Amino acid sequence: MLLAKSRRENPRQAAAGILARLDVADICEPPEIAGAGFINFRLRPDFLARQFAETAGDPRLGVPLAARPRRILVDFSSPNIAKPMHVGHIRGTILGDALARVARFLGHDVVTDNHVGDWGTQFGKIICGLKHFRDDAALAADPVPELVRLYRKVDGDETLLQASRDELVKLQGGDPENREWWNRCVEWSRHAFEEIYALLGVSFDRWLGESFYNDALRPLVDRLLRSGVAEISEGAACIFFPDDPALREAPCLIRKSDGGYLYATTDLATIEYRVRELNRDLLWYVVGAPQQLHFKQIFAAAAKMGLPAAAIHIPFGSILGENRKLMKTRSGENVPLRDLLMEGIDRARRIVEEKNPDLPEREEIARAIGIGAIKYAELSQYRMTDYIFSWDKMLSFQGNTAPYLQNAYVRIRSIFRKLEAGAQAGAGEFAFAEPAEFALAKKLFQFGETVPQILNDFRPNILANYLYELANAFHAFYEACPVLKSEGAIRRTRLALCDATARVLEKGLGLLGIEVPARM
RNA sequence: GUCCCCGUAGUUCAACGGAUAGAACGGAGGUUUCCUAAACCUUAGAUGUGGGUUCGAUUCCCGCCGGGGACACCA
Repeated sequence: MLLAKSRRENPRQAAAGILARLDVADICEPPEIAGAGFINFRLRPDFLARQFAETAGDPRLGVPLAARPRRILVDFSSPNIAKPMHVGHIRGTILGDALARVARFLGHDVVTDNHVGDWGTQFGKIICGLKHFRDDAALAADPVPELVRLYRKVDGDETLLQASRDELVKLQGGDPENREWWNRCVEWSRHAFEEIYALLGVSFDRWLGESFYNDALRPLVDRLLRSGVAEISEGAACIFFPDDPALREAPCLIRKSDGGYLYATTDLATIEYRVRELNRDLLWYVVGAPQQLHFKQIFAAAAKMGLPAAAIHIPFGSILGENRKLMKTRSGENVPLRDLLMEGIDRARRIVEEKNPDLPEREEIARAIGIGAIKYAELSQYRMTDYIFSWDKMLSFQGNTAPYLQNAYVRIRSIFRKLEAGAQAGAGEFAFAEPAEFALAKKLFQFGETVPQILNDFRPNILANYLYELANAFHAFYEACPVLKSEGAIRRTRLALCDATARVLEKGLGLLGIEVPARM
């Protein structure tokens, strides 16, 4: 029909023209034209069996490599030092990790970078607090909450404003004592972050925080002023975009009138480093939707600087609480991410213990299920949608949830455990007969076309929905087609379907950053 | 005021411009001497509103209504 449109033909006539020149007799039954100009192909069972044998033997499970591999940098997560990670970080962290995994699998050269917020005016207050009010026992036990307490104490006390400013100036000037306090803050926070990333199974190739670019800011601004990319306006160094209607009245400020540098300055230095030093030609910023204007500005600025790379902001919506407001604790604080993850694991553990009390490795299973449920709830829907966080929904273990998919995998593993060692089905032709077998095989073929689609618009939910349909097709097959009790080519076919399903589920969930337990 | 995002069953979410708008939860009904019933099967129920483009619009364009967000010296 697309062809008919471009040629201004009647869609049904175009379809007839295609069929007249098409020879697919060895693949399917004679095609039929239906509706407005659709062509229906009915695959022949022998073709399906041949095709399945090929796909089932493919280590990539039918997923093609990218025709044009890129050198991609994925910027995601980026929490702030001296603050606990909270629910606000979970979407970006999970989404960025999944997109990086998918890009790698498709053959792109991927570098992940955690651009932590380790520099800024808040350190004046924190250092001031550390010098005068610190509780060493609390710092030793759990430093980040103590840093938060100190920041709040100083922040709420107007008599300490000047002292905080002085500490900040000393830090920026390289004062050794303040520098040492700052270093410790970074270390403390990094440990707290690593604990959470370990729970989530997320890792980064680089941790180049904002402070990494400090020395680059002044030369960068000077250079941009000299080259005319930037100009002074009302005392501040700005980049203007007169040719861009969206940015005509939104210049990008890169130096304040007091000489200080800004968020945008660091980000520009970061882009330059990523392109020139890390040799990236495509930058992905997985950052919340509210920052869309900011990225539009710095990308336009980078273009004016002539940096040879494409940069894409991949925005996402918010997580809301049951009251449809931004998710907070009862006292109005951000929900610490660690608490959230531990609660997910606890809930999963209780359910596993109730359902299946004799399992070994219960801790690992609880982690795979609890964390998997949280990740799947995020990744199974469109990233721009604001969504309501609900334990009961994501851990109900019914319907379109991670445990449902994991359960399909577990059932397959169970079959293979029961298959005695010498009793493998052996090589030979496959034989398809039951509708449930056809349906499952056809679903398996679709994996190869589904995975690359994710990157069209950065939508892991396409893969999540596919995996759900695959698990659904498997469960139906499992009900209708006994595997171990069948014989000969039938048994061989069913075992191969099980094996291929397990591998696609494991790979597909793995691309989403979700683990599959062997039992549950 | 300008710009961006979102409006789909009671609820939470899907649908490169394609066929009868898919699921899940919740509702109603059914399935287990059989590989994990965390499952399967059946069933009722929805595109905010008005135009336009198209053979065809949830999707693209314009207006309106409703919700959220961003808009020079914070990050």
